[in-house]
Amino acid sequence: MSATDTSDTPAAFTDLAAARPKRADALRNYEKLIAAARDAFAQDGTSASLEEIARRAQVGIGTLYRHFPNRQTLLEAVYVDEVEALCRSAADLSELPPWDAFVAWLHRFVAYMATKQALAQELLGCVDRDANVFQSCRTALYAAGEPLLQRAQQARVVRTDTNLLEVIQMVGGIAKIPSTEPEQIDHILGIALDGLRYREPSA
Amino acid sequence: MSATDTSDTPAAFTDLAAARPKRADALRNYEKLIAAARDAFAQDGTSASLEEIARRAQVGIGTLYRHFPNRQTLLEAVYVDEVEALCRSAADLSELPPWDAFVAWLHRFVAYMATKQALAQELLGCVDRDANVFQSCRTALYAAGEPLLQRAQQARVVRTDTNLLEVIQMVGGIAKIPSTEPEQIDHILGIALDGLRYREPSA
DNA sequence: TTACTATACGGAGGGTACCTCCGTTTTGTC
DNA sequence: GACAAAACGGAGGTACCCTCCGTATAGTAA
Repeated sequence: MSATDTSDTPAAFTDLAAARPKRADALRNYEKLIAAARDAFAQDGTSASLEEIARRAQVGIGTLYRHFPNRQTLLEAVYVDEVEALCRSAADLSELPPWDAFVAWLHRFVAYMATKQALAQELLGCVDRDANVFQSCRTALYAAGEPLLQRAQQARVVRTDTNLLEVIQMVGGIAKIPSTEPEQIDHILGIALDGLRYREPSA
Repeated sequence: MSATDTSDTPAAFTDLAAARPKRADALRNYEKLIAAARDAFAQDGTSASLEEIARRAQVGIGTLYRHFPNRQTLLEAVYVDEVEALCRSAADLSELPPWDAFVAWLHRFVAYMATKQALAQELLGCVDRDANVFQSCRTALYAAGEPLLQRAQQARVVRTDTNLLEVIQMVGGIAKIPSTEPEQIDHILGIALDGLRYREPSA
């Protein structure tokens, strides 16, 4: 839509980046706010104080609200880039066998989310309702996951009585488990993913 | 410990009920607060305003804080009974085959939790840390689940490279999925539970 | 009944956060 | 240098959290 065409970037990824402010001071504050917010969210989770963020960014609270009318918007601005990068990384996996590729991507996804509980709570807190919050992240998620799932289903290694929404919901639920040990999360994910393996229709 | 012995109630279940106030007015307010809190949590989730709860109960805010020094305590007081009842209901299932019994209990658990997101967030938000919050609920959960899991593992229908903590964490994660359709949650749970089925060690 | 005390009540008050509104400042342009 | 559009910043109203302490009440013993 705007002139941000990096030609190799699919349409789904450009939606948000275009919304940055144009005036020099505005852009400066915008960046400072995002940096401060990233720190604050990492430290205090989703409910970090917005006034505290404005303070850290050395910016008036009014400025924060002008750039980001609500907490979700700010959270989204902080994380879109990372999430989209994560999704794009699915491309690496095309050379693995279908099952391995699909599962590897999901493990990667969970490992990342586990380090950002703040993000996980919000991004996965509204997987399909609230249409336009984290919209671009969800779009990217689907764009990345759908081919992997389809390939695995066509290869008859993933059961066919399910779909990407369900898988993402399941995996998202696991990502949100507040566990001390990353290996434990991985183990749990492994179990759940075993449930996705293809089974003969009979039973 | 105290005189609350209902003889057929296992020790794990009595810990909390004993902590009720003794004076008539105190008891009255205690009950009013719990009733008000149940409504409020159901309506607004975990973060319902405590002042609002006190207001609904027609009780001073100080009274609320005397009875329940923090939100967790109140939440716990509201839900222990229900959770413990749910756990006790595991007894019904002893006549089913091992797999069916185990799975039925977990489905019951998820179905209940799905109706009380507020509870789910908190009870499952600290499955093993924060030792004494929701302690009695966790104890009950383990007491109910352990026999079912062991039976299923001994019957070789559930894989043996896992334990109850993992299962509860996995199932808890699924319970917290904010889904519109209960059937969908059930379906997802079914997939994850398939991952628990016993597999030959080879592969 | 009355008097007494342990127990419980209630809300004022200090602190923080949310968000809006609007007078002031800055930027970019002509 | 002047001017308008864009952006800034923080005061201020509301709500919530939690503590503290003067007041009221229930239970008990005389």
